[in-house]
Amino acid sequence: MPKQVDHEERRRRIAEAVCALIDAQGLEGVTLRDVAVRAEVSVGAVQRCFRTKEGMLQFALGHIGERVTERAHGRVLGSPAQSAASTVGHVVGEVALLGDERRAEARIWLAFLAAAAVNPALAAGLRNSYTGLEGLLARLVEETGVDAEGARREARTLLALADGLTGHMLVGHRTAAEAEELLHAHLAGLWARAGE
Amino acid sequence: MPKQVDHEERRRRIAEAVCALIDAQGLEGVTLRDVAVRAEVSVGAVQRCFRTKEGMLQFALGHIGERVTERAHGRVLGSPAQSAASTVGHVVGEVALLGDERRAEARIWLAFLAAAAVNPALAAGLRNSYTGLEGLLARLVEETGVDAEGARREARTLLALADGLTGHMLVGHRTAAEAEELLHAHLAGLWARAGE
DNA sequence: GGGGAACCGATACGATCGCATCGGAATAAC
DNA sequence: GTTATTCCGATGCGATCGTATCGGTTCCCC
Repeated sequence: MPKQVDHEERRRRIAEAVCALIDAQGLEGVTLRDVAVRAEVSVGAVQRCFRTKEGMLQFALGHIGERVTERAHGRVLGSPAQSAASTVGHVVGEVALLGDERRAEARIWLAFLAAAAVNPALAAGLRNSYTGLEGLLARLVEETGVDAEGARREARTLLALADGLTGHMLVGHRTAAEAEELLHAHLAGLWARAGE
Repeated sequence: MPKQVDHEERRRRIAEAVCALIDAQGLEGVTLRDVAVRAEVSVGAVQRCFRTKEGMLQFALGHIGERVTERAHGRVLGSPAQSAASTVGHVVGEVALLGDERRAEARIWLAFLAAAAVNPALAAGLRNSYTGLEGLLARLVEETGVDAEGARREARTLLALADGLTGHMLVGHRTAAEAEELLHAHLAGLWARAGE
């Protein structure tokens, strides 16, 4: 047996580099050479970890998807004492990727979304994350007393609204504060209707 | 005076070719050579119309933005007899670009949206369209009896929701029918609240 | 401690990109 | 018919892309 290397660790490190580059220059600005420099490895090492660039991008998408999804779940476990309604607000706020510290992820997410429109493999990866988030949201909304059908519908609406606001914020048509306020107002209307 | 050419007409024809290519392969799949072939002109002609590729893309964005915006306005003028609420539904349905015949435009729009996240010039073009659509929606919502503040908020929410649903449909996480139903349900809730 | 497999880094290659250049075709004024 | 000007289409150029290749290094196993 020869030299051994933690492949998974390296793949994650490369995925981080990919994401950083997407944030800075968009998806088409990602080149193997730049990725190698950013990840502080050689091009050859990148090629060993991922047979093709396509595979690398798919892995990076899964990586960022996991991060967002796990953080959303963390919001639930991290605040078990709060009301279900308030938890929904926190989770949606997390998914919307507003706020400066999430701006990079927002750009990455949007870049993958657009690429997925013409790339079935990326679309599948994205659907995976969406399905998880939607299920989580639906369960939480249902806990507030909404019937299952209505909860599913509201979860879908919330997910789309959050995504749309993210995009509008990224192009500067909406500030993060405005987006957050719209999200909050939508939820307030929802709880008002559910309470009656 | 030498040979004369209708530059505007040619620019539009080229913009159409750009859009067709974005629909098929995404924004990064657009090359000057392919555009020239698709528009049935030479590369030199494309270069004469647009000094740089960047300028060409900006024009194409304006072109598609105009088309969507004009169609949305057309929905208002085309149905003056209907209730304001129903008009809002039609306009939002138009903006969401659901339906097979709008799928290409949806992909183009999303591609420009993602590119705009790292390209200020494209972002400005996109904001231009968004502002127009948002203003139109706000006026229509206000006509249903909602106060100005609430109408503006609802217009912003609707625009974001429509955009988000478009993206989810494009990656196959939502069908066009589901998206339409969610949009319809959201509006139904809005009118119910406004009516009380 | 010698051998062989796994890994690395550098380089080469073919393709393709945006853009610049340039000779000639086309046309209106004289 | 000549001339001047505008446009076209082809070609060239330099850069950069993803990927393949290959000698050298490293390290586990026996």
